[in-house]
Amino acid sequence: MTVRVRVAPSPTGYLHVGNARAALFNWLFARRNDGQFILRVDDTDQERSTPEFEADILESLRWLGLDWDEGVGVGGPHGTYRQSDRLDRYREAAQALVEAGAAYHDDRSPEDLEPLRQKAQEERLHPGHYIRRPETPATAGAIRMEIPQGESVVFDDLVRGTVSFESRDLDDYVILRSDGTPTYHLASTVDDIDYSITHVARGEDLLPSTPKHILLTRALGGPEPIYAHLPLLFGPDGKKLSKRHGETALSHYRDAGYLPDAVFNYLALLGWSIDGETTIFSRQDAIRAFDLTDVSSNPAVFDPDKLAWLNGEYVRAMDAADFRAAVKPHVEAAVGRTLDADEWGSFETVSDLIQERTRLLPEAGDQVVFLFADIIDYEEASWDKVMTKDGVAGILESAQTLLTALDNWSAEAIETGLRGMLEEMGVGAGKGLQPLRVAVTGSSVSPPLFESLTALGKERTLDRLARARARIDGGEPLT
RNA sequence: GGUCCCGUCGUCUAGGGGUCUAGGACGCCGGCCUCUCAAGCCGGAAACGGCGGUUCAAAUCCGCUCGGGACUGCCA
Repeated sequence: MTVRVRVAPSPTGYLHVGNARAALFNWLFARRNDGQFILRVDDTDQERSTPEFEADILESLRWLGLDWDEGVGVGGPHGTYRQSDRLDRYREAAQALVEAGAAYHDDRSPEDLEPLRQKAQEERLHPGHYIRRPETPATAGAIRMEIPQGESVVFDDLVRGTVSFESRDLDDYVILRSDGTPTYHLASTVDDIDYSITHVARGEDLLPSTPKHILLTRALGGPEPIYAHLPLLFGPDGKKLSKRHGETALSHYRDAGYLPDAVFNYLALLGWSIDGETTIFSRQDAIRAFDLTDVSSNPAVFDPDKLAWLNGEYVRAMDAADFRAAVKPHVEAAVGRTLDADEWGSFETVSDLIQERTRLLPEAGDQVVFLFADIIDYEEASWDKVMTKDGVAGILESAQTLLTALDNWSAEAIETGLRGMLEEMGVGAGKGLQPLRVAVTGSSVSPPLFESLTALGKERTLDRLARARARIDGGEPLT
């Protein structure tokens, strides 16, 4: 039997990193087993579903590289990937269950049922204990599944092993709302049957719903899929990962300059490991090694620091031309305008040095703004605190003289000249180059100095040295 | 409250009775390299929640306990 799995997000929010990881595991499982990975949009909650969220979800999945199999879900046997297009099918299924005696109409409202829940709570029973089929059956209203009593629902979960529930702990749950729309339980179960889903791998939050789905599947006469309940993702405080913990939308990471391969790699590491030793691996390596039974059963904490580190590893491994192309919009964003070919050329002379120093693409922009900013704010600049004002002034003056006379504006020539100059002055390079760095880049932290000067050009370098000297002669404090 | 799930360094994990004085990775600390910052290299601190049991032997199996989490909707 062909393996067929699905990812079934609800367009009631952006694609969450937790959902993205669940999708990723499903995708890996499908690819590993030469199966099919299908996309289904669970939009039965018409109130909260929006086209914008749906678009975000699709784009995010594509960006991550989780290509779904067209012709199976999308435009497949049932013509659509949206549950909202199949409402008739769910109604029909619910009606059939009523006729078969497995479900019943219930015209009591949620408020009507509240006292029953209260009573159950007080008697230390599960809250839905008294919500059962009424003596006198209704003919309209919502439709509830009737839970058969005295039954154990047992299943072998691929990540958790044998899990069992007692039917007496399940309440008669709504499958069709009084407005005729299906609830998640019904729509999802009907679709899993209709689309011949073989494995359902989803978040652990749905583990308590699984016996309901199994009972529904049996009542509907469908084959039971194999379940795998994936561990949840938590924030640093141990609570379910949410907006409070920073960005949870996958699209945020795309916009913030993360590389899809790095995010893929990181997400795969949350609850799974390729061999216990290897941290960085390709999609192909992951596919070759993946199995749902190897997924850990305990929850994972999302660690932005490790993601950033991993992203840096991928950035450094990028082809130089790819890096330049990827980083351009971020450099322009940092500079605040588009750069012409000439200006971009000066970035390219230091591109390799920047690539080594970049974890997140936008950082590259921050590192090179000094190349394009017209004014260096010396007020903000941090001068080398170890050096006296006179020392700084002397170095700037000597450097200005030296560089003015320098015809060969190459990093090598600049380096030879400046090092020789400092040696004559009896100043170590470690100390002596800092005033120049600050004067020219406006910061005590910058890409390597000689290459930076090359990229800046002779004219602008000398201009900045002159400005910096003017600042010092003006008697301003140096710190 | 009820049901279910989970418990190895701060975090992600390896481990599945002896090869564990518990391995790898991020982060952290120290050092080297060095024009700053990175990167790289070397080194370090850091964990089997607790208690019982089974066994010659337990991080690994069992029980209890403690802790955490999810669910408990005419949300998904």
